[in-house]
Amino acid sequence: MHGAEPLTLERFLPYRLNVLATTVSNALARIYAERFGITIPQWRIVATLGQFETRTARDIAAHAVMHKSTVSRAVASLAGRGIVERRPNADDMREELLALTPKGRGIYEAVAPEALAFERAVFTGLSPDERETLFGLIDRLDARMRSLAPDLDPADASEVSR
Amino acid sequence: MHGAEPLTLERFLPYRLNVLATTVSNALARIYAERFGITIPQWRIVATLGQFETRTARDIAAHAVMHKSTVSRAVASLAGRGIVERRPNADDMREELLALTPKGRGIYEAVAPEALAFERAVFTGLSPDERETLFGLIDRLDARMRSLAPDLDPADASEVSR
DNA sequence: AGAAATCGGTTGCTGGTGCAACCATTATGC
DNA sequence: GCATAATGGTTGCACCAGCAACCGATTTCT
Repeated sequence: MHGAEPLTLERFLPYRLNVLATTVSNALARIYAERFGITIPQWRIVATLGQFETRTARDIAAHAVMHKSTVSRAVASLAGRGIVERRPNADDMREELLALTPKGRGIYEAVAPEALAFERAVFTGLSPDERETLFGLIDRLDARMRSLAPDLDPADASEVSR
Repeated sequence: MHGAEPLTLERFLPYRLNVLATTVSNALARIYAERFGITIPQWRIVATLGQFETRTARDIAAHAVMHKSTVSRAVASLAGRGIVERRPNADDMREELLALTPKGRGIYEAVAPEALAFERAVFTGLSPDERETLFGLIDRLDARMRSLAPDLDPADASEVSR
């Protein structure tokens, strides 16, 4: 370590990651919004319930890595629009079981292929090997971040970490 | 294309990218905020001016990929705190030339090593080759996004795209 | 030269998001 | 068994970001 490397933004991982993630997100959010009137948090909930049938809000927050208040509001909106159904759990009245309504499932089945098509479009130019490599690197960086700063993982919507 | 692949969130690039970028950003933002009292947009401006001496707000927006209103407010704050200096450009009175004050440069020189140290910490476990591969993939995906959805690049703070 | 379009930058407004406080319910400790 | 803590979820609040309207300065078109 002598003259300290210059730190150019273009070679700075957090910055590059953010720009790319934002651009991808915005492009995708446009599809959700224009075609289906749902936001990204709402989409994450629909996707999770599409995949798992029935989950609680807490499960969804953990799985889709969102703050519990974000989930709460997104669920409220989806429930109000008849996309998600809330059922009480007789065994534990604190929590609610969430599931897609038929209408919700319809949306999921319409959005999912579009989302995947979008992903394929983004991946054009990358070989299958390169895609695997990319996911592998993301996995490892993700794991690294969880060990570096475990407390700020939005997934654990608990106050324990505070 | 038959049964349509399942679409699991964990294998969905936009989602994975966003989670990783958010975690990395938050961890880094904590350093900026706690140690130096600056936000991410403010940091991007300081970093850009640290790298280039003198730029206009428009240049910074393009280079650091931020909306012009974000830049405007961040610059206002930095100028108010004596970190950035604004000088009129006699050749074009619309724009202002921005530069770090000595105090600003001091902050840059204190933050930059910390930011780089953080990056190194995140990269622990990745070989230099893998880092290169990662940046290469990000570059290509970035380029791909610009051609897929050129209008939503926050960099071109112009209204042309509207 | 004059009208109209463009450009750099600022600002009011709105929507979204995280935090923290809170509510009701369930688990724990003595 | 009862007080206390913890948990799932909701909500008020404050902050931040983007959009769009706007302002003054400059360029373009005729």
